[in-house]
Amino acid sequence: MTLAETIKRPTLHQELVDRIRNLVIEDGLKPGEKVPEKELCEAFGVSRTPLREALKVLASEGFVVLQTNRGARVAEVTRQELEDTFPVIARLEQLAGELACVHLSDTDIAGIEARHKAMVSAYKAQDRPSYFKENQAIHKALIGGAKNKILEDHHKLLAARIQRARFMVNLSDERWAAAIAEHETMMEHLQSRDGDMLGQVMKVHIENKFRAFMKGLDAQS
Amino acid sequence: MTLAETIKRPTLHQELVDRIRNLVIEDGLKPGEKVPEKELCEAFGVSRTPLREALKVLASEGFVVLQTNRGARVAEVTRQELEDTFPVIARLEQLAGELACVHLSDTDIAGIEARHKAMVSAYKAQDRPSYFKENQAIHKALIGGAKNKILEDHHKLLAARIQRARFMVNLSDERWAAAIAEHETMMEHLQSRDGDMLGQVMKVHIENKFRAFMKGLDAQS
DNA sequence: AAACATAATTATGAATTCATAATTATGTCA
DNA sequence: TGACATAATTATGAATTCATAATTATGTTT
Repeated sequence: MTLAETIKRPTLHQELVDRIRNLVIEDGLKPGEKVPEKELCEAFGVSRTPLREALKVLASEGFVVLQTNRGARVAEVTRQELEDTFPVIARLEQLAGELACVHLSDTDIAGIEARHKAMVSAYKAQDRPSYFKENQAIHKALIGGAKNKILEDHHKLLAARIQRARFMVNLSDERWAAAIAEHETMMEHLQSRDGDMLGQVMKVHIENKFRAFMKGLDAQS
Repeated sequence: MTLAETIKRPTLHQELVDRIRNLVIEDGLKPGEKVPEKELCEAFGVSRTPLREALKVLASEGFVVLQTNRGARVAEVTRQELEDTFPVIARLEQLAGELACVHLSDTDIAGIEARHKAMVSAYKAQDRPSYFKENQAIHKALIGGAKNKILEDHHKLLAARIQRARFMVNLSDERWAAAIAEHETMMEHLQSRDGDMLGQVMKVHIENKFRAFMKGLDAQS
């Protein structure tokens, strides 16, 4: 795990939830690893009480698993969890696409279009980090564009949980090209504000991503 | 096997999360009301530490709202939350319907059919409590039949959150009749294991329920 | 050495304590 | 009396303490 300097926010546990969740997502704490309560207390300069409160929350979010009298461990990203999660995310994105076409302003759409162009540039330059960044920004903008807090919250939680698996397998050239093509059609439907079609393409987009991911996983083992 | 009736949960906070969540759902603690930390500690015979841990978890689940230095309040069921939640539940049920047709055994389906008959009987007898009970059991069986833990968890959480609003408006005779009709078609598609159709009907079923609910809400104010 | 018993140490769940923010009660003066 | 200041009380967030479960270290016997 990496270090972090002391903090100041509304309440300690709220800050700790975010910080430790990020540690898990960013792989600072690895799946299966024991969460070092004592070390984290020292690293963040807090007592066990708020830290343990944070761990309870993270457990309910699925990032951590509590074992009675045995502390907390970082939750594993199982194959089953991935298989269960992708279809749910796909449906949430479908709904988001439909709603985004209703709620986004022309300016918002122009902004997403700009992001899309940047993403295509990153693809042409074979710049994976920039591609991921723009890609995430686009999906986030579309989810946010749905103006549905429940949808957004649940999507964010699920996306964060499976994001930990992003390094388990890497993006193939074929999948990358296909993803770009799918995004092109998404942009077309967004421009014409065809919610049903945008939703449909976003759903399939995630399903394809899922299939490619699982294929990559199987290829490894 | 044993009928584990005295499942003493390993840790106090886990037990408290369920107990207090139930208090909120069953309206023992009303929306907007301050959560009486002291009283609950005495009532459950625990100290503040596990109880406050439980409140943090319930806050992340959306059942309570924490106010810094001002304790916890039971979250209100706002109109916006209902408007955001129903569409998400509808999509989750749609997916559940599709998956249930794949994963449920003939025996499982026969069991649901029995529940359905009991529900229809309750309708004919105008027995609302029995109707609600059977109705919930059917939906729960279909969600569970999807064999997707992520789907099940998120659906359960959302359903619990809006269930608190069930007494805000009551089931009209027209909506009740329509719901029964929708369930009839659901059963037909389940019997023929037509997942796409079952999913479609379940989605529309929830959307109709939503519309009726909102109409009832507006009629009151 | 290896296997096992047992003692020392550490980690964990939960109660208690403590400092301070928020709230309520009391007193003062117009 | 009523508005306002201030003191007493209570509630809250967080640190600390405490009892015990789990783990590690040590010793004994073969």
